[in-house]
Amino acid sequence: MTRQAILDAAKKLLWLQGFESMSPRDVMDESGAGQGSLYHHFRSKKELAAAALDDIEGELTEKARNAFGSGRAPLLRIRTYLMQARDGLKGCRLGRLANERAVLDDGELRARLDRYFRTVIGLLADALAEARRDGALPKRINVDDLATLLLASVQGGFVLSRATQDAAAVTRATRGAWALLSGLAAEVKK
Amino acid sequence: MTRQAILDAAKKLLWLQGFESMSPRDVMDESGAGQGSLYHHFRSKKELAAAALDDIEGELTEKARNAFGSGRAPLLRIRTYLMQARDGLKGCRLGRLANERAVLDDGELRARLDRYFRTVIGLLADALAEARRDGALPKRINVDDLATLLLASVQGGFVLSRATQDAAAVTRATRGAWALLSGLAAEVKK
DNA sequence: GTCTATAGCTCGATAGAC
DNA sequence: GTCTATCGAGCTATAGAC
Repeated sequence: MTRQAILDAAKKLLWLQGFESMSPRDVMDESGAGQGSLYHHFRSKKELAAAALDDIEGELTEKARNAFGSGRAPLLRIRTYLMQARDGLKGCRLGRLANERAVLDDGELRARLDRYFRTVIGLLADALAEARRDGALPKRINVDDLATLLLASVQGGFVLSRATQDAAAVTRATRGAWALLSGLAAEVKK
Repeated sequence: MTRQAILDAAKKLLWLQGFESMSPRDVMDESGAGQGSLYHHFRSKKELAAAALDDIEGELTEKARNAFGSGRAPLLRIRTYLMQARDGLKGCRLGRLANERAVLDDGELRARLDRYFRTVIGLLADALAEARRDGALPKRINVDDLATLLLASVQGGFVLSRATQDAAAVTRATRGAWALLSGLAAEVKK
């Protein structure tokens, strides 16, 4: 289906180039579809991007839920999420858009990023709260602060990987986050 | 001086809009200078941006060095850096450019981000190594991983603040990072 | 549904007078 | 050093035939 080819091209280009840099021309070249098809299936570049971001948000949310979905101990679920393989040079498909004016200034587009990040922070916060309740983490921890930090380690790691063109930076960041968190868990065990 | 007004306008717009969204027209409007002046003082938009980024890199580097410059214990220097006041909605003046294709694909422009981030990671790594040597942190810590994580907490916090339009997210992230790090330090003291 | 042609605009940059 | 006029290209989008 032509519509799907256009959507797939947009998803790819949003990752590679971002929203502002992605022109309808680029989408046509990437998908093989003509201009008539593009504007037949989507009213505007923004509407195309919104549809693509819906897909991307769904895929990333599902991936995150899978990492947290296993029935094991909450800290191990967090570990699984943090240690997922990531291509630092490509960046997060949603996080990389968080600094584009055209995305932030448009409530429709920003809503996709907003929802995804709040979902992941929620998953992290629930697991942290469960670990604390089970006695695997000290009672004094601030769940919201730690959940935000853990997601920030991923997103910030991507920023550093891209800025320094060092694919391993994101892995160092998440490994550092896990080292600190598991250090806190070990403290309780004693 | 007109040149300085143009430079100041560019620095402001790079922060507000980023490089790709900042047009020569915008710089003219913001600075009050005419097109003739702009292209008299700077050969191109890219050269203007490079000069502006030099300034910004210098200012941010100095600010970071100041946070680490006090003569106190290394962990307290890290705390000072992490707990600096930050406007989450505005983002990091350099980090916010790390996802722009036009910046990443140009070695000249990316070099400014690269140098700044490596400098801050170096400051963090030195302080962490000193703390470990002094017995304030366990011997087993990986200095590079932790230094990367701490900077990622700032950069990732900015991403989350902007994506969710929640100015406090960056503060939660850095507070979470400090909570984990100081937890590790407390462990050694026992 | 898809094509080609074209609109109206802004982009980054240059020319040449003053 | 600064001005105004203008360039060629690419942008997002629409028109209208097939």
